[in-house]
Amino acid sequence: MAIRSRKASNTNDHEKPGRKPPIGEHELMQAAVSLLDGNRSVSSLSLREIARAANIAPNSFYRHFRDVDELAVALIDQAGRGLRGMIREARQRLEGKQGGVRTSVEVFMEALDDDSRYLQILSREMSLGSDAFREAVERELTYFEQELCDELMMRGERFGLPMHEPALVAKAITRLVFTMGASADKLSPDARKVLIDETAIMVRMIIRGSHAMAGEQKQKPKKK
Amino acid sequence: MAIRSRKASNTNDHEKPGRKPPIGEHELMQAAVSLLDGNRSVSSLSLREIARAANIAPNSFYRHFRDVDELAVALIDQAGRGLRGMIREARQRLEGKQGGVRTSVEVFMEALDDDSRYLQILSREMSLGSDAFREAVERELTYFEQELCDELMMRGERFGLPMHEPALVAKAITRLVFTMGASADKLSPDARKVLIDETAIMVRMIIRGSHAMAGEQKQKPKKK
DNA sequence: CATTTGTCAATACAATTGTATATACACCCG
DNA sequence: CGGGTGTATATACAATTGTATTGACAAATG
Repeated sequence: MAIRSRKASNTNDHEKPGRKPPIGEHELMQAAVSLLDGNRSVSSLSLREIARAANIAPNSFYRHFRDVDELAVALIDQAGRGLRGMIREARQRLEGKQGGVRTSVEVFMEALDDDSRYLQILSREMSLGSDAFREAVERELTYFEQELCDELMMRGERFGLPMHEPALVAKAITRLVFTMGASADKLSPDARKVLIDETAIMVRMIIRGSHAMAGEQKQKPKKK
Repeated sequence: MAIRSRKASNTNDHEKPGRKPPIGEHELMQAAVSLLDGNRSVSSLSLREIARAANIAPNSFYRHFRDVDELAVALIDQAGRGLRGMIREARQRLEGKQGGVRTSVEVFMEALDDDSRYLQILSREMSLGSDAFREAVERELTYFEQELCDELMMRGERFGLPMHEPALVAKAITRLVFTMGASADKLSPDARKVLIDETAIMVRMIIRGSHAMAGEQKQKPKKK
């Protein structure tokens, strides 16, 4: 939790040597995001570096976050929220279309293609940083799995295609898409396209497999 | 000063301010590995830190590697080789057993369970560090995919079960297993077991899906 | 008005970083 | 023996780090 700022509106823009208008946590987070272009991870950013990018004194950082880690967690939350929002939106837009399993894939892929920065942040810090850090990522991933699982079950029910362990299907798809997507942003646009197609095929394989296993399980209940 | 044989003088343990026996790159890499317990990534290690862990002077580091990044690449290569070796060994041991798709899963999982440190290194640096860095990881992952693809095709041929896009199947399985395995080492042993079972189911889904899609494709060639 | 409070900057400090330079051995070759 | 060559160390230095202290200024509050 950050210390609340954002008080009155300060229209004074004069760049006098003295004061600067207050800065919110949002600007700080944006500054941090602007830093992690390319290869860097959020936890590799230094407090002074972020402060520099945000044009504030190093110590002013503490007015908003206690740590860089705290900022990172906030950033992860924001990335997760943003990504989920984009996916929901894409899903609504594609709702009219039919296409069975294909829709889910396209939804994911479109969000992936749209703003890979969010996805990058999440997937980069999956296995990195402090504990609170990875817990935040895990939390966001779980949200994704939840929503995806709901949709998968809904579709399965509607089309009469039962799934084997839909929760696992959602988990597998989520992890796979995140992993694939993480390696997408430094690719050329056409290579990206290829990777997206590949990922779509993979996702379809998983879904087809779960259907097949569900059918088989119904025919002959496993010996254990 | 009397001339002393280097072998004979090697047992001199006196902590005189003088000399220390030479150190190989292997020891340095081991020291680096010992540092990245828990959350740290290889690229977050400092040269001095590694030197400290290896009991050498900071500058001696340069005798063996030009960078920390260079050490990291060497470490990635070693991890990949070690992991592939373990998998080959496990595969040989399981060759007699039958079990269709299950064998591949078990082989992967056994190697995962055996020494997750290697896997940790590889999966942690997938989307991190310098370019040469990630290229090294990518290279090792490709090796895995290659071997897995070969085995998958062999099995498919032997059992008369054709696969849809075996290369993609191998890629999906590899990425998925690495991702899942990366989040396994900080779990309790029983939670680990659960995760391994889950991963096995996921892998089976992929394989079943690829079989299903191959069969479907044969029946009715896609409309596009 | 005076006072408090919240947000910033400036300075400073100890720690740690990567690396440059110089030096002390141990060895190999002549 | 004497002189490279290679590997280690010690010292040093400039940069950069996180943070403590202090104070300036604006807005809110009395």
